[in-house]
Amino acid sequence: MLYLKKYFTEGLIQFTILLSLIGVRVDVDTYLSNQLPPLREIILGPSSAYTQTQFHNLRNTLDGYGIHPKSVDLDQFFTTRRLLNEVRQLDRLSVPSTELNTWLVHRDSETVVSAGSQSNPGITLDNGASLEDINNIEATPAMRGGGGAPESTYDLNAADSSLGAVAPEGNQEQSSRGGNDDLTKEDIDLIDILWRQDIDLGAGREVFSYSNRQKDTEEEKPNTQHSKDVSEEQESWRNGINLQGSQLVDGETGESIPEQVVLGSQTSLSLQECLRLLEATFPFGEEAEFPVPVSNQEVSAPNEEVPSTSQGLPLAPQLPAAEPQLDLEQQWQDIMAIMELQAMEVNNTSVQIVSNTGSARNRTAEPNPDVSLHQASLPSCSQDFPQIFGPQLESVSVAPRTSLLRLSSSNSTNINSTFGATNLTGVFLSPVNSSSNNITATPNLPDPFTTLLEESMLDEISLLDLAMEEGFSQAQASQLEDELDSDSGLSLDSSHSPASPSSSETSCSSAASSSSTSANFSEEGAVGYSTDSEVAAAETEEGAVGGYQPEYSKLCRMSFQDLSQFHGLPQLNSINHNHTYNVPLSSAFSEHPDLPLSAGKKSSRDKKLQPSQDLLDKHASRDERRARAMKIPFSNDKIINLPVEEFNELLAKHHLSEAQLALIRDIRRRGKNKMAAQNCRKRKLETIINLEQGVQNLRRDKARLLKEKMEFIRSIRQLKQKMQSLCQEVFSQLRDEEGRPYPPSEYCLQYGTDGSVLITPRGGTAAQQGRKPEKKQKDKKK
DNA sequence: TATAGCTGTCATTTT
DNA sequence: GTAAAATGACAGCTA
Repeated sequence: MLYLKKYFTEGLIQFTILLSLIGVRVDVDTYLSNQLPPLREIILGPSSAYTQTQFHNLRNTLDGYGIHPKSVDLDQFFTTRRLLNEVRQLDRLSVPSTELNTWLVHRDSETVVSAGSQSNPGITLDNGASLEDINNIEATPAMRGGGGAPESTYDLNAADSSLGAVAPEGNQEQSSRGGNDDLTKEDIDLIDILWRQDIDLGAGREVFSYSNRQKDTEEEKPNTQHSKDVSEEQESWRNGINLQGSQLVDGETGESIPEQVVLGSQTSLSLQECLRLLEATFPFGEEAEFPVPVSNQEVSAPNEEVPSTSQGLPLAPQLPAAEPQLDLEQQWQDIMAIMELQAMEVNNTSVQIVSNTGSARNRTAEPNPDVSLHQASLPSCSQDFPQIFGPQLESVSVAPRTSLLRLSSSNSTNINSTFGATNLTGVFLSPVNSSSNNITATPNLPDPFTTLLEESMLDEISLLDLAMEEGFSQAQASQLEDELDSDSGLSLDSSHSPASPSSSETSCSSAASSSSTSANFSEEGAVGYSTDSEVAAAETEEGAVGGYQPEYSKLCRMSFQDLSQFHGLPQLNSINHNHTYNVPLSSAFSEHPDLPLSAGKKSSRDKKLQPSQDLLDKHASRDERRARAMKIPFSNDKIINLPVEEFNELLAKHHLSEAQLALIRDIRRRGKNKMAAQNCRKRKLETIINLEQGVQNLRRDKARLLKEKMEFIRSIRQLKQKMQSLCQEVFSQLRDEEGRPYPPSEYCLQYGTDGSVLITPRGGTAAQQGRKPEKKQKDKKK
């Protein structure tokens, strides 16, 4: 828990500081609504962010340039990595341990001892203690209750009470505030000092309605120091950053921060010590009053509607996984990148993912799913967003978030295996679950974002399923494409000349001898009637009869376009036809009838010569038979494939009748058209295959984009959680002059462009008034 | 026998 | 304008 508290607080601080440094007034409402429309879309607008088009737009917008279609993968990949790294760096900023340790020394003397953390009497926070060491230490009960047990990792009661003095029930107020009720005069003075700083910044003193100011003289001291020159102020900004971080970390870990120490139950420190602490903590003066850069009025509107805010810190339970989460997140990012690359290579990975997604989906329905890392990545923008500043909504969101986290486990199973025994579920969800358990009024509200996200994931899963079902890897597709390209269309090999089919047909037809064939000729009436004797004579003349076998018909039809190329396409497996595209086999012996055939075939022919001839005639093309019947002196191969000039010369050489010439021209026309049809069909097939591959590529791209989208959403959600946690911490530690907490439902933090953080009433105009803090309704006590 | 797929062919369009 | 190529449509054949 301490982990996560520190993690989120630091991240939130760093994030806000970063925004401030770049000159962005951290009005989160404005920021989310105006500054980064894409982020806003992701956070606020599932309707827009979850449309594929919008996501592309998001990506393009983030890139700042249009994506060329041909460079989508690389461009997108690098862009995504860059953006993710940038986002990661936001929470990579570390608070210098020295600063923190220095502060912890103070705390050690104050809180650990005086606050009565009896549970850990032996714990000492020396300078050598690291953050994690501190985090491992159970916090003082006064601040956070028992931090050990997961169920009570965060003392929600205490948290609620500390923050939730505004709760209408107000039952917890007494118990929570504990020592805060014991505000001493010094405490009030210190508050006065703090507010005095705001006054110096321009806030009217009348704004502060508290009455017990009695030590104005002591106020001058910090004011004098804080009213240094501007350059020093800028320098103090850095110190402020560090000290803020240290301070907040301290507060997050449960140890008291200066205000808390002084204003709360601390009586062991003198006012001088408190002032010294303040100086050390807020060296930059007025801006340091509320170092937590959180502000939101719009989001907190629900708080006003529901005054009975749950002031607990539901996010805090997630803190124990902070450090591990960072590492695991990094690993996850790396693995995601690897998976992306793998997905671009082979579908095996996708298949594995699919199988895993199935199990993950099953696990989603389990009451205690073994949630993996990716599950934790699923955010609920529509719900998380109000969570940031709507404390009462946190309780509402906890359970949905848990369910959300389970949703995105699609790709995580193998990741879990990668991480070995690391139970990411426990890392992410256990605290959340514990938190949700503590929060009673936590209905599982339907989350539209969850629904959309689930749909997206299911869509992705379905896509992966489809990819798996297709069993068509990209490598195979590429290979196939290459092969098809090399063999496609008109670029026919000379050895496989288009003349071949004709020659084969010619040779085949040379064996044809049957009256039926002659009758067939007569039926067509193309070239007149031919008797059997004529056909036989023609066969003898052409000499193409020899060696023909019935099997040859099939051999002739064996296309050099090896369909084995399509074995990778299951949808084509059923196609076992032998397309006689440009088969050259027959030309060899059609032009050279003396060529011997295989012995087996020869014996077969000797055995059944007449039936062979019938079959030969049967398989011979009509044009071949007609040519033989018409005693065409050259093969159909020549007729079809000779160039026009040579073809005309060939015709000129021979004295041919008109019938013969007509037949020859018809043979040429039909033969060319036949090849053209074959090529056309082949092109069609190629086109279909290419389209299928394109669809597959698009599916992969979509799956990859969905993964990237998940990463973005997760990053945003983490940042929101950090901000939320930090905001809660701030409000839990803020006290008015009377020691009463500021109800987050009534106040919000306003972050100025100069880095100042002000607390302003919700709905007030303090945001437009700059740094002048307004403290209204401080007396309101619920 | 019905059906799907392949193949050849024709008519037409495109190059 | 012609030849070649491409393509849609149709019919025949085969499994």
